[in-house]
Amino acid sequence: MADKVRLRIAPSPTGDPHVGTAYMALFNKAFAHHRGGQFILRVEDTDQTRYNETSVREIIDSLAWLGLLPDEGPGIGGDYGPYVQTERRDLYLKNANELVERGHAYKCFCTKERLDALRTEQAARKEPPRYDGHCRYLSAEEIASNLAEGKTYTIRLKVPEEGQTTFNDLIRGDITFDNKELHDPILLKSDGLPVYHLAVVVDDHYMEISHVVRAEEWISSTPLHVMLYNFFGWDVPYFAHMPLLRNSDHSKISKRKNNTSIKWYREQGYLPEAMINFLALMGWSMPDGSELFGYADVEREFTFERVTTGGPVFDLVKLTNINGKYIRSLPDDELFARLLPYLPADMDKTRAREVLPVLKDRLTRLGEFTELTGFFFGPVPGYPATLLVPKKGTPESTQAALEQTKVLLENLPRPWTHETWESGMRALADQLGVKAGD
RNA sequence: GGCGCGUUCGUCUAGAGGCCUAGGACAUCUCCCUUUCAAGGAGAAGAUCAGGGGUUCGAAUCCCCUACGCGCUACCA
Repeated sequence: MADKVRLRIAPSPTGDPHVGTAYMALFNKAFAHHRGGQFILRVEDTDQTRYNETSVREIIDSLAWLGLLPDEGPGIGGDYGPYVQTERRDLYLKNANELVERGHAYKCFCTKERLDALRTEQAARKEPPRYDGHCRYLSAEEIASNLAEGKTYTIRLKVPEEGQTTFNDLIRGDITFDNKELHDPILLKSDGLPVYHLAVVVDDHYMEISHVVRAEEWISSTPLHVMLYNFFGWDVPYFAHMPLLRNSDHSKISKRKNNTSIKWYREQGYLPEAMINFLALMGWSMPDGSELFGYADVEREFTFERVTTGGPVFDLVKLTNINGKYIRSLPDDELFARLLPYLPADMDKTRAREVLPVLKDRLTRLGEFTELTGFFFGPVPGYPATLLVPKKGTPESTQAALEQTKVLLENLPRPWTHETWESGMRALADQLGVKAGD
């Protein structure tokens, strides 16, 4: 408790900002702040082949939109920078070399071709793919001559052949792996950049991260990280592996089967507070069982004891329901302010504001407003018959109803409210002779 | 294949040995409100707590096995 609490998210900037990142950001920030600590953003861009420049900006924008801005990070500042891994390469190199000097790692001169061949060979023999340790026991002379020849090399961890590694997961309890499952993983690539596993451990140590809270998919590599901490002689942080968000078929949430981009939700007009509320409900619950709550509540109440272990299915229908509740809870003026960015530039904003109270109860996403209110703004062919049109009307009767609605609208007392609208609709129905259920 | 993690209504979950003939929410259905559509209110249906063994006076809750699902198994993260 006396120790400082520092948590981080470490997304890689390889595409649109991902809901999984928002999900992790939520709990990392909430826990960090719950304990009076810091929440850090670090960009894991060591995979240069997948690097995407605008991505970093978009991640930060998305976090800002959700109210999950970090206390430290690229472009934000902090005393533990740089917060982008490619700017920290010397640090990884230095530490990797140190591991080699201390005999916990070694230079591997195997070419990619050899490794590929090895893998196919193993596959052919139905053996599990694993490094065969070819360079693990090279003599000093062999290493020297390889270097003299200018051969490039990677640095691999020299994993103990015996023993087990156990770590405690704040959500799942003790987890144990046999060391021999690890097969000398590469730590430093031949381009001098670290592999994720080296980078996280080094960065988390130098950034003084106290709790590593990340997705379940990292459980398998945690023993490797623990081993690294031990070889470096560093304190091992607490670990907590959150359940993985799932598609409806229970596979790991993916672009193909879900909208994984935070940008998409924003464009559709999901409110950030609805996103937070929904995400918080995935794998966690409030102690009092309430289901409508905000970030402040999560921050106040979050504990790992209340995190569930099963992977929750990301249900857009439920999100939409929650979103509707938040929309309805907003005062009209505020709702309108939020709505503005979603309206077409040429839309009559005064009219839109006038119409808003009527639409409020029907709005499920801000982005829906335009299509739902088309007929308020003029002849809109093909608008959906959601508001006042009989379900079973013919195209002609629908059109007629619309025309008369417009006349009626202008005669309704202003400002329009839900009530004036309802009574107006009743009057209109009378006028048209429309029966309930028609 | 190997290793690991998981498994309560369709979905999100409550539940930490007796309060559980398993509670809530979303979705579904019915009714009320309403001469539209929603919103709101009230109900209904929906889970032999994955299956099987234990432990115990008593198990959704503890232990073991099996099944199934998922994840990892890259010079990706």
